[in-house]
Amino acid sequence: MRSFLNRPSFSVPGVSMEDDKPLRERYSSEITPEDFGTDLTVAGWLQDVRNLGGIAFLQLRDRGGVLQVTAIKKEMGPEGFRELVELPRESVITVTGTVQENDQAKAGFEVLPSSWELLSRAEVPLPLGVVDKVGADLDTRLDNRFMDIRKPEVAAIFRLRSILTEGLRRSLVDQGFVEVATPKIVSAGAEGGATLFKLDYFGKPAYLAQSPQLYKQHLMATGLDRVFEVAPAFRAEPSDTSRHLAEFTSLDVEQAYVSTSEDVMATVERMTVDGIRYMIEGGQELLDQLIVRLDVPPQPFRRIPYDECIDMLRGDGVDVPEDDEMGTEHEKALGQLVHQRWGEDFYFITDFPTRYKVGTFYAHRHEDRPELTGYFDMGVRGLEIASGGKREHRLDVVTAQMEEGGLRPADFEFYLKAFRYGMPPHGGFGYGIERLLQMLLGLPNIRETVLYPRDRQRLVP
RNA sequence: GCCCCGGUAGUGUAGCGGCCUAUCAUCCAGGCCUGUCGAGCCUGGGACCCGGAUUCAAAUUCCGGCCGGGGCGCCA
Repeated sequence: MRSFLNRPSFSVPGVSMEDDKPLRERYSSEITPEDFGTDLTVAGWLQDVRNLGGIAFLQLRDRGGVLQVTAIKKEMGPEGFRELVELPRESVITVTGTVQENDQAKAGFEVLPSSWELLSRAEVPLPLGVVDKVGADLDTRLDNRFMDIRKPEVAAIFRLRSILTEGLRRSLVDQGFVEVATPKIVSAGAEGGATLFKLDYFGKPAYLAQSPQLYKQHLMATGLDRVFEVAPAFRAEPSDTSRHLAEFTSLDVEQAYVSTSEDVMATVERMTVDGIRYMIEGGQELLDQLIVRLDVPPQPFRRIPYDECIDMLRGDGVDVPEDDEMGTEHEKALGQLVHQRWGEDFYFITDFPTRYKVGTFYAHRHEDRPELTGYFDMGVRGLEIASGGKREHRLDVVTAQMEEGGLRPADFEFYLKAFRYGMPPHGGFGYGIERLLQMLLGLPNIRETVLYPRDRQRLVP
């Protein structure tokens, strides 16, 4: 056995069995004209066999794509030929053979097998076809998610999600933010409203965190100054819609020494633009595969005060009842209106009225106009992607607003303590990565953006 | 939590009181084919969510349950 470092396949993504023969030397996408005429080992799923009798074309799929293995009966013998071409679809095999240039093959070459090995036989029938000519319901796909993700167009969503998340992270790091991790098992709910998942913590009542809100603000009293976190958030809201999950990925940001919410919006805007640009540049092929055309959104994102949004809607003939907060219908109409009027998809709704933020005790209210807060939403074509703003950092005011919202300051002692010994003014936001991806890729349901979505009914897989 | 809609072969569907021994496609099995690439052609296989009720007769109507889809509320 050669040492790990001397193994010739060290730099290629193959694994090796006892006899040290690599099971894969190349992904299908890595084979170039330089390989023509040489022997190579490839591996993957046998996605389809076209058996013409004396010759059979096998489609072997790996992460990089699909390549053709051409089996010829006369050369393999009737027995060997039969054994190979009768393997069930989606079985995993490794094939060693000569790479031969051939214009008749889609990739421009084919592999003529000299040896092959069955690594894993697939049962029949498949619970979900990977290359079948019929579709499947999302529910069926989720029940068989591992099969579903074998489809390149589904895998593309998750590869793009990875690139997008990386882009957002990079932007924040560039802007001087420190990535942190806060507890997901907590003793009390952060905010009013959303329902919490209760659990038993060594005999004490505890909850799954619905938001890192209290902790990221707490961190503003530490001197880290600028923090962010990408982590799951849990909401026991029995929401059954195409844009809600019981467990979603929340990108949370908090920054110290903000003077107005404009400082926070600047962070949101730059991060959003950087992230999307990064995804377009790094994932162009994947976007093409999904037939999605994306441009970096123009800056600056329009800032529209909440009250002006209401006026805009009414001016357009949308009925918005007096003293009633904008609902989903209004948000969608506003998204359309912004698009029609200015051709823009990204915008901020700013200066949320205080009366709709009563439970949000940490929201800062304008000094000169206490009926308005420094809170904003970032909307994308009518979908709320982010919300945040300038926080209230004065202990006495936070406490008063807590009581006003019907909460007991005593229950938030760990949080309030951080305000007692020097808390800089700060602000931040929560940002839904899945929702952004859903909008960018034009996906009908947010569950498409999550490998194993958790919703009201689904706990498995 | 509220309001609509739905559950038929492995998958996706048609049928919506008797023409149902349930349609079509895909899929699976077998057969033919040495250039397929949505392969083609021939033969065959496989299903009415569960429990009650109405009826001479229920996939079809009614009730309950379970499951799914959409919307609202709330939010990311």
